[in-house]
Amino acid sequence: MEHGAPATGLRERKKERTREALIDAALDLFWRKGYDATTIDEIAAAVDVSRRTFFRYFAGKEDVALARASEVERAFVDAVAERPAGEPPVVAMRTATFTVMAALADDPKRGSSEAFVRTRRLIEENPHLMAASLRHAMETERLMTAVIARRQGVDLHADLRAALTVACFNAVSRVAMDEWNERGALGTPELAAVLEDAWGAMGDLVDSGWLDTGWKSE
Amino acid sequence: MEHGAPATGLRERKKERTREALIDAALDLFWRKGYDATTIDEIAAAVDVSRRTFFRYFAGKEDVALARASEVERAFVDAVAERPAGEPPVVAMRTATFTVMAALADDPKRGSSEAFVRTRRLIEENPHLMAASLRHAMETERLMTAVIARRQGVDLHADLRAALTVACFNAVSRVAMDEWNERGALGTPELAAVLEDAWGAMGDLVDSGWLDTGWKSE
DNA sequence: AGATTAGTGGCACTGGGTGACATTTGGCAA
DNA sequence: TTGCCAAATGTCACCCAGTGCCACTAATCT
Repeated sequence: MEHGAPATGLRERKKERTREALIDAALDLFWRKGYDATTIDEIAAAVDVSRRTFFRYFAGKEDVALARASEVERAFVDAVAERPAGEPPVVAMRTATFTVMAALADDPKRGSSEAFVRTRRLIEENPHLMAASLRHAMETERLMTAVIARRQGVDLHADLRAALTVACFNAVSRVAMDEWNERGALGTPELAAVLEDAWGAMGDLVDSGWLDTGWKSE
Repeated sequence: MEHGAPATGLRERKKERTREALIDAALDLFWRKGYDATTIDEIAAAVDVSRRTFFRYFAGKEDVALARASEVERAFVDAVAERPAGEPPVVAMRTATFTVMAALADDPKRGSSEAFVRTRRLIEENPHLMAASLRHAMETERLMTAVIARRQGVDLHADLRAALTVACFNAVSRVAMDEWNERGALGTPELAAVLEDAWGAMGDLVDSGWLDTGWKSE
């Protein structure tokens, strides 16, 4: 009932417009004044909506700030679900990543790619947002784990491999994102490059013996 | 200036006692009434201290709730730093994990192990705490990455292997913790068992081809 | 049309968190 | 002891996030 539905009724369209307007207004204010300095009253006022209504659309300030990022995460999960079943999990997730990033880059209407990058900046600059973002990531990870487990035909809890695969994949992605951010974090192509770096270093890891331990199969 | 220092002065001792009292009172109230239902005024009143003073000891409600968990995390980093330099990183971290858990189990005075378990429960039941906890974990991860990088004699940013190793190690630990919690989460020995399971499954992963991808070193 | 229902606005209230300033209390001299 | 300094605490006032409640308006259905 979000981006796929055509929103037939007038009510639906109005709601959708209000929601979008709130997100845009919020992000705009956050970028200009900073997250903490922006009050919910200001966001509501910018869309000419009551404070109370804002809370009917979003659970809180964090929610509206992370709205765009959440959309990307949902798209990521969906993209993985649509990969051919034969593909190994990591390949599916890697491919899906680039699919989503490409879709973000040439978005028809909005500058979604820019919104994504700016949201990341907000997150990086605010501990509160960072925390909320990590929690969201964890929930996405749960969804993704379910997708991978179904795909591989195993039980979620009996076989921990699905959870481990997804968790490690995200760990690598997160390291890449941190590094991307550390290097200035300008565009999505740069992010792609850092992601490549990270996976390259991951390959080196297996060789370099840093992972040597008791779990080398017997 | 926290747990290692003997706290010679009277002021220091008093401060330390107040801090401990606040943590104990807070956790006690959280366990009995729930995290959300407990107000900071109640915590302060329980220690017979003003509300304002509470905020001079802790940045917020989350901080006092996660205080014990933070101590464990610090201990974990310290334990790794004290491992022999020759050890591969993963071995050092795994060993340190069990060292800390053992120290927790036979704590002289307080039921630290129990406090740890209960804190985990609190975290699991409260989205707000979960978010804060994840952020703390991320900060600990940064410290740990620095320790591992120094240990292996590499630069933090030029060589991503340190960050990747720590991130993946934590990913596995977190999966184990989630599973531990899912199974009822009663004691630290059970946690140790689930950790073993997770590392076992990690071994299976490399064999099972789920990780097959382009990064298999040419 | 009128009745129903979703969505909105306006309050009032709780509780987390902060800044400013006065007050006490431990530490350290003379 | 005395008295001074600095650290710790208490008090008060304030802002803002978030929620419950009830009255109101506007879209949908018949």
